[in-house]
Amino acid sequence: MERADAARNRARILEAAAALFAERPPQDVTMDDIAKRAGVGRGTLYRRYPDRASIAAALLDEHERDLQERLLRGDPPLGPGAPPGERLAAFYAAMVRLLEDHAHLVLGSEVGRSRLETGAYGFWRAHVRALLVAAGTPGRDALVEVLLAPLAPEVYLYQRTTLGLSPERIAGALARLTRVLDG
Amino acid sequence: MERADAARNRARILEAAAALFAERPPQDVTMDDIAKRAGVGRGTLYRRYPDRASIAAALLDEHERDLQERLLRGDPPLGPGAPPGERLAAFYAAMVRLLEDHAHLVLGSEVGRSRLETGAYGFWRAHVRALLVAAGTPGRDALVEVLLAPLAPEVYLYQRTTLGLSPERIAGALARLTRVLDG
DNA sequence: ACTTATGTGGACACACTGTCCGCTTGAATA
DNA sequence: TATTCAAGCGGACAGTGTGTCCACATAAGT
Repeated sequence: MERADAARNRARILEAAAALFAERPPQDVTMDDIAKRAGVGRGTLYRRYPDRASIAAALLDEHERDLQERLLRGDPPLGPGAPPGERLAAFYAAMVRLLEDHAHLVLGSEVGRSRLETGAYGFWRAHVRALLVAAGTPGRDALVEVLLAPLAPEVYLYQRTTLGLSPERIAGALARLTRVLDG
Repeated sequence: MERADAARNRARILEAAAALFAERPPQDVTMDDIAKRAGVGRGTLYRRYPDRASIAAALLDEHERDLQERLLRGDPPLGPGAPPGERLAAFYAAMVRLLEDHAHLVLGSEVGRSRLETGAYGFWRAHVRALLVAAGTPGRDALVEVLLAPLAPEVYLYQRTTLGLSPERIAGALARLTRVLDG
């Protein structure tokens, strides 16, 4: 079981990291910065988190879990019960919401490694693949990645920041992708 | 005009970089490695190329130019003359070809910066946007990024390497995206 | 209070970056 | 061919971030 000082430091680290990720681009946040801000030594930081990505992932975790839960057991059209096309559109809308709130963390969680290799991505992939199966769409395995690619955080941030597009317009464009399911 | 030794070193640098990018992931290739392999000093390297990305971009340049030329003035369906949907499918097929041959360079050219901010990406965006205009598709600006996102090099390499998908299957999945153009 | 193993934190060694500046050399001129 | 000099060269250097290691501190059980 975890010692009291360990728990306290864990909380401090996450709090410090959240603040830093919010105020500048993730690749500019160093492990040293986080340790300093949290008031702990480097060793303490590395004991729990081997790199920035794992800290960002920890921060992102609960939001992703929440969405995952709703995909599995929530009300339609996000949860089971609605036709695959509608479920996919609802998934896109929910992901836009998640990106709008936490795109910087998603970006931070893929510093060093690829987003495609994280556990969360595996979940999204499984979900979308199941929808493709339900819709009877051919070429599933390649299509899954194609449908998920536009949710890359750098694409989202580019659309929002550089292009100045609204979340609604982005969600609308994604909704058009549901056409590849049928026919 | 360029001195003979300068020209010789430029060629050596590009040759060395091409070899190194081919044999390991781009983020593992250091400027020092390239300088060593090319038999030049660090200063010489930095004189021409400020970072790895610009070297990868230089290597990629001629291949991208070739495709750009064919998009503008080549035969249909890649060049002008074919319906937008077919042109988009041809573009996807050509990009799969390019990625198959040079995905590691594309990946290398976005070390540090985003692929979305490179000159080449601007060209692809303009091309796809023109196709959307020709097809009368609404929500163009957001849709352009959505349609280009699956061409991210890390997505392509993930599909090829980890998932073991063939270029044909990937191209097939991309071809399905052309459905978002009409209706 | 005593013990112990878990946790802490900063020093250390290493790697890569980007710059700076004295030396070298290609090529133009006479 | 000898002379000149600016373009080009390359290695040393300072700065920054990473990840590890280990002597010390401290929470929790006896």
